[in-house]
Amino acid sequence: MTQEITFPKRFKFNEVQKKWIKYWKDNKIYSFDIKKEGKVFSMDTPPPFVSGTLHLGHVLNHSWIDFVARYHKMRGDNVYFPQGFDCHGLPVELAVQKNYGISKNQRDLFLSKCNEWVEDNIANMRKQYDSLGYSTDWDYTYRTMDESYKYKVQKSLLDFHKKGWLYREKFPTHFCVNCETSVAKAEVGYEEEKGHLWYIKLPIVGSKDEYITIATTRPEYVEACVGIFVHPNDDRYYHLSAAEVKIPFTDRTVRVRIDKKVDMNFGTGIVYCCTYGDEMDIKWRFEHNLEEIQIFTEDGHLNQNSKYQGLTIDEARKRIVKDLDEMGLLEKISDYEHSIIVHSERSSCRNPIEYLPVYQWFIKIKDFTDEIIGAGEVMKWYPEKHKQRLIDWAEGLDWNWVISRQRIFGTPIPFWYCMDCGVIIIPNEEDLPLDPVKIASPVNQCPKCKSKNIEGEKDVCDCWIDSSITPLAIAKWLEDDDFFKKTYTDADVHRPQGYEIIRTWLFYTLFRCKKLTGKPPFSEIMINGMVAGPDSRKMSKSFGNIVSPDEVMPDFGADVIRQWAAMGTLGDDYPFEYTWINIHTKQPISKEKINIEKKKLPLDKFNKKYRKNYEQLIGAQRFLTKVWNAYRFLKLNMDKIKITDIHIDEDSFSQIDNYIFSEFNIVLDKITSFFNEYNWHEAFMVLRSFFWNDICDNYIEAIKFKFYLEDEKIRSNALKNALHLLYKILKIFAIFMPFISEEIYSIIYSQFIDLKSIHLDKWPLKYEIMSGNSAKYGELCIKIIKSLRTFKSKLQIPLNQEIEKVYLFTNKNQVSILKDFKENIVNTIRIKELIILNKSEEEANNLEPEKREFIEDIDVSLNLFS
RNA sequence: GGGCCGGUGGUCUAGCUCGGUAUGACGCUUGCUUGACGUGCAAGAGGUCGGGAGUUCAAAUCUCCCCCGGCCCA
Repeated sequence: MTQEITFPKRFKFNEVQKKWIKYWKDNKIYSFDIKKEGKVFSMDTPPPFVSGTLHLGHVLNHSWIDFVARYHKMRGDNVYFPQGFDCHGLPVELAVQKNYGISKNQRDLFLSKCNEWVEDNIANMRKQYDSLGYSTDWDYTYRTMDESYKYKVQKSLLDFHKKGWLYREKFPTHFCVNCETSVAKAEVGYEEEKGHLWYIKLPIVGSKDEYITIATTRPEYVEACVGIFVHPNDDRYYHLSAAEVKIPFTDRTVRVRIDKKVDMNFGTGIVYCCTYGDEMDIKWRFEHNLEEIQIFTEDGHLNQNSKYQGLTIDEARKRIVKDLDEMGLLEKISDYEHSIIVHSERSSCRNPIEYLPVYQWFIKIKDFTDEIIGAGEVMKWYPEKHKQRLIDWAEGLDWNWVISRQRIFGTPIPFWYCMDCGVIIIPNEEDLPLDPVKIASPVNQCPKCKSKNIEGEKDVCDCWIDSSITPLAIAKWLEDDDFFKKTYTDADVHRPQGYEIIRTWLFYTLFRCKKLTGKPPFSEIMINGMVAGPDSRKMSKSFGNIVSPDEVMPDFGADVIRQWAAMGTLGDDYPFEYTWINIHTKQPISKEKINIEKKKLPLDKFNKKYRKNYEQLIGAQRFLTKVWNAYRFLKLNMDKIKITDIHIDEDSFSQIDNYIFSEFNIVLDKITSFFNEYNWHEAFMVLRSFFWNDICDNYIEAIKFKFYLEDEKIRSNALKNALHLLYKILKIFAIFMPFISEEIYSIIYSQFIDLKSIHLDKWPLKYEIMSGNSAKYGELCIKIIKSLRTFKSKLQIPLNQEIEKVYLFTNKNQVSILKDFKENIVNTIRIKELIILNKSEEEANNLEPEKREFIEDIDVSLNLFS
């Protein structure tokens, strides 16, 4: 107790952060102990894709996740909070190709470089998490590329195959002919394109010079035409039903059919159905049992079924249009703006998507949508409104889930198949995880047709196959039954995520975990919105409104950024606000001006002249300073007033103590109920204003004079009571601002409390019921002090300047009470003489004060003479 | 093109279920140098509740149409 701990004047967050990150790690402050008391609260957090850096969206999402973890820990739950990483994906392959110049043909080398690249990125991202104050236990981290993770993924596929939910089939699939891979629905997007509408005349069989005219945006598909459709109510074409037309460049004819799905207003109202122009073509092909004529290759050329074999799709289009024109079969071309489907997600490809029938692996999911919705219904949704997204998606699902990807860095699909009869050959369970490209099949001939032509599957899994078992992976499924039971089966499992992956990550996880374990995985879900730029548009490179956490973290620190996160609203988008200012004049600059200057000036000159101003962060920073100074004030007094503990004694409570403690009780109730609903915004607002306005501006101001009194007992009681209250507050701060809270704890409180860290302490308790009257009188006193302070300010009297005389008139009842507060008021406001009188005497005194005010709600009249 | 969510002072946000001219904070402006903090204290300005129409004595709140942003579907 001899060592003097100093309280620096400024909170130096950079040093402090570094210190505590190391301390927390060395002392295992955030380590999970399965044997600890309390119900297990598991958190299945989103594994970020290993891009190498976290963006502000992650910061928002994971700050909230950390709030949840810290709150539940404080409430007494045994919180299991691991954080994993999603490793597989095309971007990794592209990065390795680009950065190391290694081709996919050098398979082993390529894969090991992918691993290396991912490792590097994870290392960096872990640092970013740490510097955010993220309280995960890194001993339980996972990466989807780990052998143990792959084992679980492959075992789950084996289970699905046994149940008959996994199959291999040729099927039209979203296919990127540029990347030469099939892609999930979630990986494609639509882009507006200014294209054309070609009106093609198709000769009617059996009648000379008679044609029907179809309109299409894809003339190059003409050879693959397998049907012509008109709407049943379209009187214009009533006579055409069942007519046959000739398909140019082929010797085939095709029948005209009717279908209600035809849009009569599109083009001529007659459309052709090709293999496969769009999703409608696929539907029609199966509904009307049409032929399948595939004319494209997987690398985007025309194949042997076409007269134009060898040309690219673009080249073929030009030639076909030209040839049709020469044959007199092109009626007209019109401009047409439409949306085309492109490879837009998780890739920078942005090339048009085709539908190609290729062998793919599928998981039956359409049969289980009711079960998935059921698993969604048992969850408590925060906020409720996003539940509909899951239901809409599940109910509208058209196809089964294509799980194969024609890539190499991914979890191998652990099967072989017979090249002759297509039979699937399954691995021995004990051989998992395995790569069927490298390992021979367990049988050397096909069990059905005896063929020896067996091949291992080259395709790897879609990344959602990996990530849709995260709740099982973290719970050590198939690995540790006891752990699994405690952290999954019997646990409350919390799922935090953004709304944009409800239809993917959540949807697939509900499905897979329910089918694999029989239990819906989650008891609740907390949903965050997207982080937008200052223009309230999504942060995106193409809008030029991106802010990286690395831009702001070094200047503001984690506790400030986390306050920004806390101010977001549950389930709604949230902007990261900033304005541009001129560094020299400090004047705001319009976005338009900035855009012009950016183009005009070289980057270094631009950076010297302009910078971003982060208003939201400045406010947060001020609060942090306020917190720092408030505790610093207490510490400065601790250096003068000897205290050996912070136990409180109800007899020592002043009326003002009673008042502020009862206010605390009310505030704590509010904050608790906001926290229970993950309403960070409101919880933080209540906490912030209580601390700043009630505690700092009123309470501390009203008691500080006691710290300078002679009476040791009064001095130490006043200090102890204040320290006690501010510790309760500090624990709540610890959830939002873990660094400053730990720093303050170490300087002030660790000497009284036997815990290695404030983050091991429990949620504060309310103060025991106090005399209602006492609190009421405390409030009365605070109100008077507040008014007098305002008086001084209005009269432009410096706060430390003494006032000559104040007359206070009030009702008889309050006169005697207020006399007890005389010392309190006189010392806080600095009044030479305070005269408290019954209000009946006011007129008799006939005062002419400099300032007079009647405060109605407490029936007090103040008369001030300076 | 369709569905869902959102649009409240410069910024974030409460209120919307169950109609009565708007909550809190940040920021801003002004005054005051501090017995912790000027990164402070006190006061103040600032809103046609996205636009329009309707229902009603009365609409941020209910109905319809439109615009903008986001996510999703086609």
